[in-house]
Amino acid sequence: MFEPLYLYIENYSSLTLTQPEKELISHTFKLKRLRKKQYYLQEGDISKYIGFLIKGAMRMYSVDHKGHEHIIRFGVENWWMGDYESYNMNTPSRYNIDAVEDSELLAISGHQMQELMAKIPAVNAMIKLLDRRSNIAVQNRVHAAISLTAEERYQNLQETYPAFLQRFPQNMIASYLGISPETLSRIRKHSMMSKKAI
Amino acid sequence: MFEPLYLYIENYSSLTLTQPEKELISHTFKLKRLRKKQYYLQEGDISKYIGFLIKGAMRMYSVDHKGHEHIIRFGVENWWMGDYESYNMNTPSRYNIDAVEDSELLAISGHQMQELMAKIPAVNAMIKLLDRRSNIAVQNRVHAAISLTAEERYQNLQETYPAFLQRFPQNMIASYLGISPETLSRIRKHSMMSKKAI
DNA sequence: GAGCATGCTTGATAAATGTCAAGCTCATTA
DNA sequence: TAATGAGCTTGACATTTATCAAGCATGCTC
Repeated sequence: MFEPLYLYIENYSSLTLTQPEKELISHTFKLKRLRKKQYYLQEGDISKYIGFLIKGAMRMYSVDHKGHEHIIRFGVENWWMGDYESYNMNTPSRYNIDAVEDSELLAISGHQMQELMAKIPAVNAMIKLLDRRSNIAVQNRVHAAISLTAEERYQNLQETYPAFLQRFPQNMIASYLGISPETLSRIRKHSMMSKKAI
Repeated sequence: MFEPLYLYIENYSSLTLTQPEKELISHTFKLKRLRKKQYYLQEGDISKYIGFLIKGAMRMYSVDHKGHEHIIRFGVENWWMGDYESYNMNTPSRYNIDAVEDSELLAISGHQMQELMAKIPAVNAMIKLLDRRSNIAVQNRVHAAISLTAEERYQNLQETYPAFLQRFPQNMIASYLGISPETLSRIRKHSMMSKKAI
């Protein structure tokens, strides 16, 4: 059950975990199972735990005053889920996180994570690199959001995270791109027609 | 000249710098002066240095196929400037960075930064926290970009970084928000009129 | 198998935003 | 001082995207 996490840490840190380190990890993280549509975090709660997804698919989103959902982040196997802002600042979250498929994640509190980082160099290095990579990824999303048209953003997503398109329903993809489901439907129709033309 | 940087590191790390540490820092960072409109980085270059702004104002932006500029990030005193993606991955940058006012920054290479982080705990802690904060800030920007209207994004900027509105010309603010200068002008007119009405 | 919910598509129309062109103000410079 | 250019505003119009409403599959539940 913890194998994917060990591998992930070793990959991201370029270090090897010792047996005692693995045991410490397996005793610290707790397995959490979620049914499809079940909440992992609700708006207003504090994100005390952050989770490493070992199975399933999840999303983090806000709900605006009109009741529309806006997806900030998707997660599938080997991704971390949680509201970093709430988790790090100990503030109530503006977001909801729920399971899009039946999911399993390994959860750890902020306090426990600090301990693991202090005790296990590989975990420390992994988090450092993760923060860095995440920064880059989010910045690229900002770039896409402010400089590309809806159609270009869709193509960009196709190139960057093709797996999402298979995994999440179209209305969620639209929400992730910041457009309405109708517009996404029309964009797809349009781009299929231009492919045929070639 | 290095005082602001020492203070910044001490603040972000909650640690105090020793005299030898300060000397190491002052011998590692190099002062770089930029005239208004001068480039710090041009598209296609690799961002070898990252700079801590001690004076002035700068921006990082991309230019699209129509020649339009899209501002990804602003920087003023006590902000870091550089393309993190290019800096960390050693890849050519898609962005330009230039000075909006005459500016001075303290520059350091990625390699030198690794060394400082290894030798000075405060620098290590500072970078860790900076990466974390930056993640949160960029994620909030994604949230704004996909879920708010142009007018709401402007109000959000007013609340989050009011200093930017004083410091950067309106057409750059528009570019940062992902809207045309004309639209921003109309939004401002509109929100001034509703203020008067109150 | 009937009924029902969910997700996707399509059309008609409305609202938001972009584009183009012109004019105005202000600071800078020749 | 005149001239220039940069930045901001405004109007007319075009384009993009959202909204609302309807219909159609598909799969699930009783």
